[in-house]
Parts: sequence; structure tokens; C-alpha cells
Amino acid sequence: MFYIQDIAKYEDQTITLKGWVESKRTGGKVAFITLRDGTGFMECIFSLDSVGETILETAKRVTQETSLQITGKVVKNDNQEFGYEMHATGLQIYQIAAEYPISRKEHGVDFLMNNRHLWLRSRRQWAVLRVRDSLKFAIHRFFHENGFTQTDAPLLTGNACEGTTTLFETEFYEKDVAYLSQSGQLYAEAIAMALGKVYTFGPTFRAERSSTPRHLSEFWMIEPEMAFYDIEMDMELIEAFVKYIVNAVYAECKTELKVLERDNVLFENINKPFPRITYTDAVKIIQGKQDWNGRNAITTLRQQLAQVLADLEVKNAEIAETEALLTAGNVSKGQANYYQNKIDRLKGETRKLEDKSKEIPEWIEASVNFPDGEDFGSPQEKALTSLFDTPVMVYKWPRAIKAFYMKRYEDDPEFVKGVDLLAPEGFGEIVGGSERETDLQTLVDAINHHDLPMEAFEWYLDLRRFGSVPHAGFGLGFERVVMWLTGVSHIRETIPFPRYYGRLFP
RNA sequence: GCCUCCUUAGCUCAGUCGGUUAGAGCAACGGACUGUUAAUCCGUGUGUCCUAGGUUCAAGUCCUAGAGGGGGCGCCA
Repeated sequence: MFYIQDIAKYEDQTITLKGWVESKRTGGKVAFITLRDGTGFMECIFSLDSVGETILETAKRVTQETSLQITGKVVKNDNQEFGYEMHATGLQIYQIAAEYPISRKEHGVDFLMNNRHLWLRSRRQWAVLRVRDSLKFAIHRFFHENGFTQTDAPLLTGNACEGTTTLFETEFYEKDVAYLSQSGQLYAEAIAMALGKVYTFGPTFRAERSSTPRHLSEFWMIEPEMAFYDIEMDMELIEAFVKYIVNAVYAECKTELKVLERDNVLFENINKPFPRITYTDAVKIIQGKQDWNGRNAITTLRQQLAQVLADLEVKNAEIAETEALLTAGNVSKGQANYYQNKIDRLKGETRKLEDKSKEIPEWIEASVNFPDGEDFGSPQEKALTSLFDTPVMVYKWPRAIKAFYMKRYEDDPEFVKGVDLLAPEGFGEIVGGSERETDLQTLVDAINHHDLPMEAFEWYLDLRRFGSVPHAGFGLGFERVVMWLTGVSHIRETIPFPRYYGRLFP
């Protein structure tokens, strides 16, 4: 078997590729079939001179997604997207595909999601899933190269630790109710006390009724947990880890990132040090009271707004101009179609810009008036990260807004040793980590303070009774990172068959 | 859960002030032409205007309720 991803090895040789028709263009004496084989895309050229009439007629008859095998010579051609093309000499069809619902034209998201099983074949989806794979293996490599043991937390748990509203519930035989896991962290802590440095990489379930581009009901989470680590070591690890996996994807997925038209700025800046900012300083930056490297968060958002308004004006002018051309008369049918399509497209774009022009002032408002002591929302994360071209770490958070298990600062007990890593350019949180509380009594008080059921945590408290040590860890939402690196606009594109509020099929 | 926009052909959308037989592009099919890249050009036809109720001589268009979807917020990874 030959695969397109190895094509450079076969330059000027005649080989056979098996795959599906991504697209076809035909002419009188020539046919172009773009073949996809799962590893890449290849344009195959059928010309009357080299294949003869019978094969050319067969080639003209194929439909989108027809399965076939094509034999031909691999020829270098820099005009081709991937550098090579095939001069076909033979063709064998497995099945002529029925009329395919997904064209290379635009489609709505709901339509595509209903056809997810077919949408996966599209070029962008192919690229996203390849990045997902590359990222997943890079994560495993990083941890193994750094002495971690991969481990697993249970997916079915018996205790509804943080209330049942965001938990999926299922019957556990006749007598019990089980919940699908929201986090394996507490279990990972127990395993770290047995194995030192561990990480879990498994599915997580949240029954939040949030229908946003950033949420899934079922997603994968990576949760390392390290015995004898403090918050400083935790932050070092997070930074080294994120740099490693981003570099790996950049090195391994050049073609995929090109297909995705992903801006390289992110990858080129990833090796710079990640700024570390305390929550208290971050609040001042968000409110616009403090600059960072001479840039002001609020001013930056205002500039974004001005840019949106300017774009809007340009597009409106273009619409008016095109409408004038259309009504001026003396236009051929083809030209009229072109103008009409252009107007429709521009109208769609202005609608999005208009939405944006209403949203940004709300974000500015929410940032300027942000009350010190509260947790960051989406507008605050946008304001802060718009100033950076690398991920940024925010640490030393108010105790009141963070989880019960985070360790307090000895000299400043109203703050905890937690850290969030925010991806740049408005993307927002991808990592949340902390040093864990080790003192039994402090933990008991925190559990009571958060109104959590003590009996559910007895086993967890045992970890503080039998050889308690400083330890730390973090959690990383896998699909969030795929989304960040690929630049897709919705998290549902980052997993083959996404599950989210309102979507259980296919 | 809240705010907001949307639902018209297989797909993406237009449809003005409520007015006669509901439109375009793409896809499909037929043809022309072409080293083409979402090619281009000519031709062929396709409707539960989301659902229910209401106002009206007349509703795709207005009103009420419901369903589904997009975007933003909240919640969060």
C-alpha cells in the first residue's frame, strides 16, 4: 500500500493510491480528480493522450466521494497545494457514490453536525483530527520523558461532591446511583501518594446546560499530580509542558496547520517566557489602571472596536457600490450573479460585525467596572489576554473564589496557591492548577465552609493522615487546547463525535 | 438560566409598504470550453415559506404561543 503522506519518496515512480474522490473537474480531453486517502490529498490528472478514451470517460463519470484506486506517476509540481500531483494511467472504481450532501461550498453548522459522520471527511476536519492525534501523543511523550506514570481515575463515582446539577446520573445496579466523573483530580492525588508523579488522561462529563462554542458535555482532560511539588514547581512544569506540546504540533503538523490557515504567530512566540502576574495585578490591568509593556487593556479593546466599526463602514460602502453596479443596467447575467453573490456575502459579514460592535462595548464595560475579588469571566480574560502574544499565568487567587483543596499562602491566608494559564489573543483559560492543601484541620474547615458532605471526603482526608506531603497538580482541557492550536471557532469541531447540550446524534 | 438574531428549494441565502403565478447562487442533470484548484459559460426544476392559533378582502411578510438553531453573557475545562 502507498499513502499520500509518504509521496515524496515516490517521486517519478508509478504507484497506486486507494481513496475517495474529494472533488472533480472535467474537460473535453482532460479530467482532474482530487483524491483523498486519509493521509493527504492528491490531484490526479487524466488526459486523453495518456489514459485513452475508456478510462477518461470513467474518470468523468465519478461522483464526489466515489471510492476508487488510481495508478499513475508521481510528479513534483510546486503549484500543487502539497507539492505533488499524479499523472494517471489507470483507474479502478470500488463504488460510485450516491449524491453527496456536503459540497465544498458553505454550509450551516447545524446541517454539518447532522452529517458529522460525513463531515469528518472534509479537509478542515481531517486537519483538526490529525492535530488532535499529534497533540495527544506529544502529551504522553512529555510526561513519560519527565518520569511520570500514566494512570486512571474512575469514570463512575458514587458521591455527588459538588451538587448533582452538573452531573450525569446513571443507575448503579439496583440500589445505587452513580455519577459520571467531572474530574479525576482527587483520585490522582491518592495515586500520586503511591507512585510519585502521575497523570490521568481520560474523558470527563459535565451536564451543564451551556450551549457555547467552548463547552462540551463529554470532553477529555489531562490531570497531572506530583508529590513534593509546590506552586512554583507546578508553574515551571505547566510552562515547560505547554511549550513542549505546542512545539510538537508545530513541528509535526505543518500541512494540517496550512489547511487550517492557522496564523503562525502563536507558534513562533511560544518559546518566550510566559509572563506571571498575580491576580491582584491582573485586576488592575483588566480595569485599565495599570499598563503592561506600555499597552493598556481597555485601550486595546477600544482599538478593536474602532477596527470593527471601520471594517463595517468599508463593507457597507462596498455593498452600496456593488448595488449601484447591479442596477446600472448593461450587466450580463454572469456579472449580475457575481454582484448579487457579493452583496449577499457582504451582508452576512456586516451582520457579524454589527454583533461584534455591540459586544465589545459590553466587554469594556465589564472590564473597567470589574470588582476586585471576583472570578474572571470571559470579558476579563479577553481584556487581559489581548495584551499578550504568549500564554500568561495568573496566580495567587482570592481564597473565596477558588476550590476548597487549594493551599493558602502562609503569609497571606486570604489568597491561595492557585494558577490559571490563559491563552493569548482573547482565547482564555486552558490550564487550572494549584498546590494542594496538606493540613488536615484546614482542609476539614474548608470542606465545612464550602458546605460539602464530609463523609464523601473521608478517604481524601486520609491522604493527610498518612504521610501528608506538599503536592501540586493541574488540569488541562484537551479539546480547549486543540481548539486553540487549530484556530477552529467551535470546540465541537475538535472531537470526532461531540456531545453537547442539544446534541446526542450521530 | 438571561439577552439578542435567525428559521423560505438538497445546501447557502434574498424576498421592499401585507397585494396577482415565491426568487438567486450552489448542488444535480445535458452541453461548450479549459493545466483546472470553490474554474468559467449556456440550458433544464425544485417549495409543509418551522409549527399552531389569530388579525385581514388578502399573510412568507403583522400579532400571540411553542419548537429548533446561531452569537453574547453566566457556569466552566
